[in-house]
Amino acid sequence: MLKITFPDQTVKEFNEGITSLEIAKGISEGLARRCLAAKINEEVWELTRPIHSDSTLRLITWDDPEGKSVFWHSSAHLMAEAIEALYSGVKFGIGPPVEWGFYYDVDLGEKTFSSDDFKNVEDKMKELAGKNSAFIRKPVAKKDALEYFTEKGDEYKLDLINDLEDGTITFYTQGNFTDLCRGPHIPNTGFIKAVKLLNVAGAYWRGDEKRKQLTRIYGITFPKQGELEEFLKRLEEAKKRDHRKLGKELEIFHYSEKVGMGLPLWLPKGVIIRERLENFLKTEQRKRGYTPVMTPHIGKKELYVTSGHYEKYGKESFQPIFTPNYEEEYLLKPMNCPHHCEIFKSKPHSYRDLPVRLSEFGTVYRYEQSGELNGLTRTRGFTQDDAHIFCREDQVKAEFISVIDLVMHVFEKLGFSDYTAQVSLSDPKDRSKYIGSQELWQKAEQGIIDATKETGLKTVTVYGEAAFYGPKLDFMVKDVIGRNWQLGTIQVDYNLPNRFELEYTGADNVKHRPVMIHRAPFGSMERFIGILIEHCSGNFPLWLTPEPVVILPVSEKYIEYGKKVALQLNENEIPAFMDDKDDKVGKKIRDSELKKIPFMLVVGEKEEKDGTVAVRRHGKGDLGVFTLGNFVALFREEAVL
RNA sequence: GCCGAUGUAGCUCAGUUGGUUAGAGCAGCUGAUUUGUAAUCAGCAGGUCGGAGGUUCGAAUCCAUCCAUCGGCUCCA
Repeated sequence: MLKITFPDQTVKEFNEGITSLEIAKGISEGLARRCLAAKINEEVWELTRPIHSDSTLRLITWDDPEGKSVFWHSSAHLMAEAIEALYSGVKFGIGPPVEWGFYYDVDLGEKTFSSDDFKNVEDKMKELAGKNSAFIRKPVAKKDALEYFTEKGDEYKLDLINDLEDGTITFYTQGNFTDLCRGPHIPNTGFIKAVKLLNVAGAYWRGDEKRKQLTRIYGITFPKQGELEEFLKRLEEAKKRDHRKLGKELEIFHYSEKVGMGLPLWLPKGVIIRERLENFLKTEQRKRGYTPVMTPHIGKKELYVTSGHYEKYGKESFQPIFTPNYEEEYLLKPMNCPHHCEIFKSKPHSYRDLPVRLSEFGTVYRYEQSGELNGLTRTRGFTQDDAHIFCREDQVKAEFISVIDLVMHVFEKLGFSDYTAQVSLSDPKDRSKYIGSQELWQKAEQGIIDATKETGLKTVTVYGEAAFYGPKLDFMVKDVIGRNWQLGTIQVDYNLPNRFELEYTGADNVKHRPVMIHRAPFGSMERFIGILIEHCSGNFPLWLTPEPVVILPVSEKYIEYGKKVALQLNENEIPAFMDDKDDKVGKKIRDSELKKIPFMLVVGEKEEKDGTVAVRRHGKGDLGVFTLGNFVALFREEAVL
């Protein structure tokens, strides 16, 4: 007999070798039908795997994230089975579940796979799913595993098996398809009722640019057709919020092939948003002891040779600009920090001066790979809300706390609550790639960890993700199609102070090297605004909205009164303009709604007579008649930061 | 940069197996209308069909190439 502990802590006894499926059936048939897997001692197992020791058990259904993972992982196998059945000589790489669905990397030989082939594969998958083939787990010896895939001629699986330890290898078979797999899987393919392939892409084997590129096929499946439809509907909705679409519609930015790819042109309304964000941050930074500086867009090549950026990125970047004096070379600045280091060096510093916090909205240029460019989220010219803090080692933690506080404040004011804060630390196994003494790193990493604790920031810690020059803390936010982007960033740097030989005089009258902290709450104005557009679907917080109020005269006769209203609002620092086109109000309202203008003020005979406005709110409709004073109050109440 | 897809008017799209002067709606302009909470009517104008080539009697349509965009991969100081 063995003891099984359930999530509610009740313990029951079962015969040795019982499966989770049998236990589920014992509870209820309905539950057993919904179960996809079971969590045995915190490890996900398939339902049919016999249990041989005392264990905790949690049954997993579609409603659990683990359930979806198992479901989609099994779906990847189903897709592989379908592809193998349709196209001969296919070799398989890896086929994991992802956040929404799954993919499989396949080598189709000469065949090119495109979205035209989706239907074929989908139909085959549905056909095979209908066979209700069980997923059968089978442990195999490494020797046998190698033999199987040698015979099949699949070098990718052999590559994978070679990295595995004998005794840990399992195969899974469903129908005619056998795959190397850790598992677990759903009981049988019949659970998969709805199938949709999403896209194809090239993907290098093992993510290595030098190896062969395989075809990555993305798909998603559901246990019910209705859920697939809901998913596709949500995808459609998300596309409507895409900042590239809204950026065009709301006239925020524009790209011109003539100007160059990745070089956004900011339109008047975009500039209003951007300037307001800049002013907001400038005010916050003034409160927190930052000193604004300004530096030019180019700098001598030697500057970046000193900083080390030229050596690391020179070849893949914009090439130098030459002057009439042949030997002089200048580079478009890829970073602001070298310039700021020179500002720090412009005068001697005492330990009493520190920290020195130099801030600049600095525009930088980086030659990003063409395939990486994306709307405002990845550009070749962008403006960082940059600052560099030069401080003593003992000040690192306090400065970190202050910066975290600033970033959190900024995010909160802009309604970003759904972000991930990622602490990137050094790889404890390989210290060779990092610059700076281990002692310094330890202090800095501990400082970051303590700082996040003290500020109550919830973080994810990743080892080995630190920059070569120091550990960092990044704030990541997802875009509308689920891609993660780094917005705010805080990075400790031991490299540049050395390279630029920065120093200050300590209390001991000896020269010391300061520590440098790079930080940018928005990250880049371009990317931040891009994500912000998606986040609010183009309905910006009122204080950021370029055109918050439009006055809509019912006819030409009331244009004069409309002008008066606009003037009075402007005097109250409320930007308002009038739609004086020769259209009916219905049309003007429609236009204004599509432009997502928050407040529409309809003025006609009644309003002119009473000195009022009829207020309509975007997305909400008619709010009724307001005196001008009341409207100003209503507006101000919402527009406060 | 790599793999796949896409590119027709300012925007959203149509254009049959290659066949005369390439279509529509919205936006724009002109005129009529003077309008009360999501599209008033009419007229006009707008395109070397992403670029430069090739095949053909004939190309938006077929081919190769380049550019840009989209989805990934790789990269991201």
